[in-house]
Amino acid sequence: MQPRVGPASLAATSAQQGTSRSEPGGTRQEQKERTRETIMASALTLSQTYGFAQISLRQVAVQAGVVPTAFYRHFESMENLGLVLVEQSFSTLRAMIRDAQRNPSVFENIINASAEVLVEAVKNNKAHFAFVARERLGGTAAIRQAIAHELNQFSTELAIMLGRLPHISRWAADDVQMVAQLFVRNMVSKAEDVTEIPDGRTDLEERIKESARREMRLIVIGFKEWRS
Amino acid sequence: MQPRVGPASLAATSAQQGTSRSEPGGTRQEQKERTRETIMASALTLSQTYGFAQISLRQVAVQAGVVPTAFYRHFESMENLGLVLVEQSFSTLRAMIRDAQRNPSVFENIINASAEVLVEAVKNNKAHFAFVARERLGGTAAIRQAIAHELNQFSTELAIMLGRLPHISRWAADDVQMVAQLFVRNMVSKAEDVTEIPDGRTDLEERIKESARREMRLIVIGFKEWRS
DNA sequence: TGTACATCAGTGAACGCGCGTTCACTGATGTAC
DNA sequence: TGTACATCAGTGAACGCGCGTTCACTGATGTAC
Repeated sequence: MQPRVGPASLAATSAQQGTSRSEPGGTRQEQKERTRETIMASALTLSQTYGFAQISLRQVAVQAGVVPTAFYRHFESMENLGLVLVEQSFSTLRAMIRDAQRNPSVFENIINASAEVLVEAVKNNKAHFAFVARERLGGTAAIRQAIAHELNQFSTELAIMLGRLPHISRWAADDVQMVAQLFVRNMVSKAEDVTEIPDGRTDLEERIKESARREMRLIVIGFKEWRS
Repeated sequence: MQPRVGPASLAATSAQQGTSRSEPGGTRQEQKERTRETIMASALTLSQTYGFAQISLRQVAVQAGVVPTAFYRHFESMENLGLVLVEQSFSTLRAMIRDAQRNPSVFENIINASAEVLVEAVKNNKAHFAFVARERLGGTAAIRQAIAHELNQFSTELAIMLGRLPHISRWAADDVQMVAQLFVRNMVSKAEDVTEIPDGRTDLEERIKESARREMRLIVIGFKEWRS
């Protein structure tokens, strides 16, 4: 037995997990972090097929190439791991939004930019978005609550962002909040669609992007018209 | 042992299941049907707390006041029971839509009528709607597929209904389909909201109804404006 | 640089438990005469 | 109406299995001198 020379990542590769880079070295701390990430990736992979609530601690451990008891060196329980995955999924999304905001062209056409960012984000992080979509209503109470909290926060952030736009800055705060909520709901719904399309069907991605644009335009136009 | 004098329904009552009416008599067929319904109601009740995918055949049997093996006299497997529950949930909804269509005032104000029917339907069948909301993305592949199919069918039916309205009859068929899809998505989303509110909070129900109305109006107005 | 000891990520045996499913059964209901 | 037999919804014992969790352990990495 050589428990130190990356047993987790090596075994994970042989169990076609493929996510960890199977590099052997590093400090004890680095190796531990790598195993932790392998466990998280394994849970994400398995939950795509069966749903997070259906997978067992033992299945995750096997997929990560680690003995079941080793799981406890990294997470308190499966529920705890689930909450960490929620956090990770949203921090990925938030990073993309932050990047997008630095690009001034976003302010010229918030609708096209949103559609673009959304579809790209989902494409590059399918597993995370599929996880959120499935567990938002299908997960345990604690996980559903964590996701609801993240979505509320996200919609508040979006409202602030929208409020800075020239056309919208004169709107009432309530109205901006409502538009932000509709946008977030639209995004969640489109994210669900994107996670369901097979790889390589860029035509379908384009159609979803187009209909996300359409519906956001619809919301903004309908809102202006209705209030005027 | 008296396996015949309604053991299922009596035991169910003592296990505070409460759905079956504990009437003992009837033909063998009637008694079997009653047990079947008790099992379905038990599964629905349990799935509200834990999610359908998480509950076991044995838990359902206990809740229904029946021995685990008796389950097989009524359903092939839990998956099979799940599909029957999907069917039941949507047939409830379709019945309400059919009734609503008989009322001519629906055609005068489709938006208010839809909001009303939706919230009433969800209120009276919370368990069914919560089941659909949870399992739509969180369930097994077969159940997700069955729900997607029912929702598509429902949106087609709604498109036909909308197409008969005076204002909309001149629209292109594609546009009517898209509005119907947006309405259905809005309904699913509002149904999720309604299933989450505690009993007796009629004020919250009113608010959801109001925002369903608002959003449907938004869709129709935005659509007209955009196309003109 | 070399040695002796501490740390701790990962191991593997063992546990009790609830699971889905099988099977032969029981006895009230249903039917034929 | 009464009797003899058939049906079949529900029973209960038994099975092998994967589960989460406990525990004492191992041995490579890390640290103090």
